[in-house]
Amino acid sequence: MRVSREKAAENRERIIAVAGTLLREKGFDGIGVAEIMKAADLTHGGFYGHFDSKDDLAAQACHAALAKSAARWTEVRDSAGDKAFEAMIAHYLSPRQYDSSGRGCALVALGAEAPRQDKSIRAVFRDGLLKLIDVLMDVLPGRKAARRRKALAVMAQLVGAGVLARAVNDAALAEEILGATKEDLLARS
Amino acid sequence: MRVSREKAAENRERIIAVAGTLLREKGFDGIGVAEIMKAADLTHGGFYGHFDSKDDLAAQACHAALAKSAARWTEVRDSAGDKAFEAMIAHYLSPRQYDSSGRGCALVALGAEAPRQDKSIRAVFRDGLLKLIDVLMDVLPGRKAARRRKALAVMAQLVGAGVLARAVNDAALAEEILGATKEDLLARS
DNA sequence: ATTATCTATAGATCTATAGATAATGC
DNA sequence: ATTATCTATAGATCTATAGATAATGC
Repeated sequence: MRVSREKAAENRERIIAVAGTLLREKGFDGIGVAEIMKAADLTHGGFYGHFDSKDDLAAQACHAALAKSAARWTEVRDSAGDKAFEAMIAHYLSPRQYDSSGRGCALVALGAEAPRQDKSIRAVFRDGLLKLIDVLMDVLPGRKAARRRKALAVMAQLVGAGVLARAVNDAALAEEILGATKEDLLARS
Repeated sequence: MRVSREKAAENRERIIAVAGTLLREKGFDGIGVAEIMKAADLTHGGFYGHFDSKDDLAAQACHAALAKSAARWTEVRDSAGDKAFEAMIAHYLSPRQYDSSGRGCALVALGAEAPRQDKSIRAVFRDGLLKLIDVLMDVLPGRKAARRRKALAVMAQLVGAGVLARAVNDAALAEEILGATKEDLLARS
């Protein structure tokens, strides 16, 4: 049964949103096209009217997820006054990051798999990281080059803390990792 | 054609070593039992005489890879005199970490996928991280609790740098990430 | 008439197992 | 006789496509 042009565009956005969550939860190879479409209340076969391939969807879903993360981080930054750095760290290291709910940063959930994916997906991760670095640079002191270097180092620590907190599968140890990382970052801000 | 008991044990170790490399290169779902056995110069069907399942092999291969990383890091630490911390950082952040050759730290290559894997594999990653933390704690100053917290924060930064360097698929940016992380870590040692 | 979605399926995986083979080791 | 390995295959995926269906929009 055909739907309106407008409804089809909505369906497309819903597929991208649902895929963004399911990919972060289950990994690039842990979720199939059929299951993504089912979660979007559509059938398997309809998928290829919206996307060229699974890789095409994955690239668009990762782009959307990273863009949303950057936008939220920008909001946190701009509404925290002179405690912007502290607020951004606390936001990034919140439990949402390791609860495997598919809502955390895509760099944490999927970054390690990116090099094994299609070229278009790898480009999305590169651009997504640079966007997050831009948001973070603004709250760091010093000249531009120094701010960028510092932002890359801080971003590495944030992403690593998320990866390790998820990897250990132990809530107490995960909290310890996130707490130790937060303390370490704030001690030198 | 049957081989000797000794040769069979060698074959088993070779499967584990080959799997450790291929899993880090291609991810848990990117490599199959048949291809692992072929890389070990054995046939697909022989696999199940050595291991209960693919997960069983994956757990053993990750354990071996993490144990080897910890052993190498211990060697670096013990042969670097009073520059132990600097030497360990430089060793961990060497280009081998992001060249996707299957020889880097399993936490970087597979840590983000660990929460989606079998319970036995998750336990291996938890224990592997704690072992690396133990090796790192010894070169940090302060009381035991403070050294552990600092070691967790440093480990997060090292792992995150590796993940990001691999994810961006851009040699220049990868070098920039590793360089910025190294500088940041050494500036406060 | 066009087209968004659906049903059904081809073709290519992948894990695991069954049964055969042939060399070891009691 | 035992057993490490081999060949062959069952059964369950997964991506992508072909052709049918039915509601939209000219």
